[in-house]
Amino acid sequence: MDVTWSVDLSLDRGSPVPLYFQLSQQLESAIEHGRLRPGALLGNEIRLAGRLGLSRPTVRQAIQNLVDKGLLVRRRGVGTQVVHPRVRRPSQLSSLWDDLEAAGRRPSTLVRSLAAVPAPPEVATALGLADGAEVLRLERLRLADGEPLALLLTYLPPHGFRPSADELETTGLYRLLRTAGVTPHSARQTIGARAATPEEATALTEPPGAPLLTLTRTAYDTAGRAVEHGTHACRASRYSLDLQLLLRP
Amino acid sequence: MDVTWSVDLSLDRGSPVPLYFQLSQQLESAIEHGRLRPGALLGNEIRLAGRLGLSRPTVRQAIQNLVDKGLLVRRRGVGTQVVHPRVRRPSQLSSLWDDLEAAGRRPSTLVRSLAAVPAPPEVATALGLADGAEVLRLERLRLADGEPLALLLTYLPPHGFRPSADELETTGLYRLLRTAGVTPHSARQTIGARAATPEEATALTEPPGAPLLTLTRTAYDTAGRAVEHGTHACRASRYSLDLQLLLRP
DNA sequence: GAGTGGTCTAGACCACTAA
DNA sequence: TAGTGGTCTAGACCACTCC
Repeated sequence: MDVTWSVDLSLDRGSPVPLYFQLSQQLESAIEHGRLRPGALLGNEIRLAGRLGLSRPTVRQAIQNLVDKGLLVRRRGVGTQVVHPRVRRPSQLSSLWDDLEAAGRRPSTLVRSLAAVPAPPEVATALGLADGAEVLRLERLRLADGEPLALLLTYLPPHGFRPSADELETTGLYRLLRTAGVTPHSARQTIGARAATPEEATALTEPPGAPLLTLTRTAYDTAGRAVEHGTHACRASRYSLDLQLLLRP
Repeated sequence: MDVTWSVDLSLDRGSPVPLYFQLSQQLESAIEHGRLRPGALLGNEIRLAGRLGLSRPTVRQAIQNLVDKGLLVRRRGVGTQVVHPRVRRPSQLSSLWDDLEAAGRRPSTLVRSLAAVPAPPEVATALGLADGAEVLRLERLRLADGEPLALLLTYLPPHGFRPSADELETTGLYRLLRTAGVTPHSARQTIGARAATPEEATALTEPPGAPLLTLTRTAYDTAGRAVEHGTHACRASRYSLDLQLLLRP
């Protein structure tokens, strides 16, 4: 049973937005708003293409898009089906700042220190620099709705880019890096836990020895240059990480 | 400068393996083995297609594959470039069992309890069952090289599938589920930290109050039925989670 | 046997980048 | 201006699933 007949799909060939993307967005919105119900069969790619005046590859590209997002499943000999909506949300582990904003909480940042220092050995290794090379050391306290959430210790290699404390308190670091022409491509992240040191406990208003969730991340650009290395120490009592996984066999 | 000329790319049209996949694998292996160096330009999709006797869309599909894996970057007007190899490894967060095996450690499992019980409220909610519905409760101790690593508490809805303690001690749970025809499609996971309870501390040979890394996961099939819900409590001193992220703007 | 997605071809025009 | 990837077309045959 073909369900897409009941959905209003309209394409604008004059738009600079690619046709496959327009279709992909409209299908996604239809799923999101329940106009395409979970389990519904999308029906024949070829008929769909014919109805929309598109070629089949274009329609396939749109569908593949949503399959990659986990909204649709294709089964050969059966059809394309809407996945049950139990699972949604960005599957990305984006920046802490953006996560908080998206969650409707009011993030803020306090810059505790910002200085050029010689890189400690472990940092030099992570950034691919010579031992003791000069790096920018940045220590921030991240708050949500005025309540301390995490201590962020960040090291930046010399980009020629030197953010001010002011900028750092009004925007996320990644956004600043991007506007400075530094675009991270991939990152390696280690998630662990440990007990808070006395200093950390004080800064985070936790009892000494409280469990912290730690995220240590190194980000790279496409040339393989390290762009950032840092550790987030989060109050486990106030913060947890939500991940969405697609399990592909 | 086109680098692919120096790489031996041979396709077998008689093979059941799709051509785009053959090409994709050979390029990946060439990158992995350094025959295609980081930063190298792959050069013109059309010439590459011509040389291999393929059509351009087929070549594009192969390349897109590697772009999605983060091994290549495309830039319009410039070309397709090999990303620096700083970052590799499966970007999936797979099963704990497989992760350990891949890391060359010897995983083992001790089943501490396995019984049908009425679902606690929180579990019933997560699994989408009525309060008090019967579920399979499974408590395991995961070890690596004989050393306790994590306590795994798992709840399974009634699949008609009832694993034996024996099977559970020799294989990972997900592998068992799959052979029973239950195929997870996506999962939602929450990562946090907390202090160990006295019982947990004993089982994990940690001091009481030691920090634990906790992973709470609910997995769903394509129909949106919950397939599994459970919590892993890992010794933070012995275990951390490695993630590989691709940052797409 | 009928219907589905999976793969593949041989073209075309456009937008962007760099020299 | 020349070269690149981005998008799009109109077909084709195959493998698989279900009836």
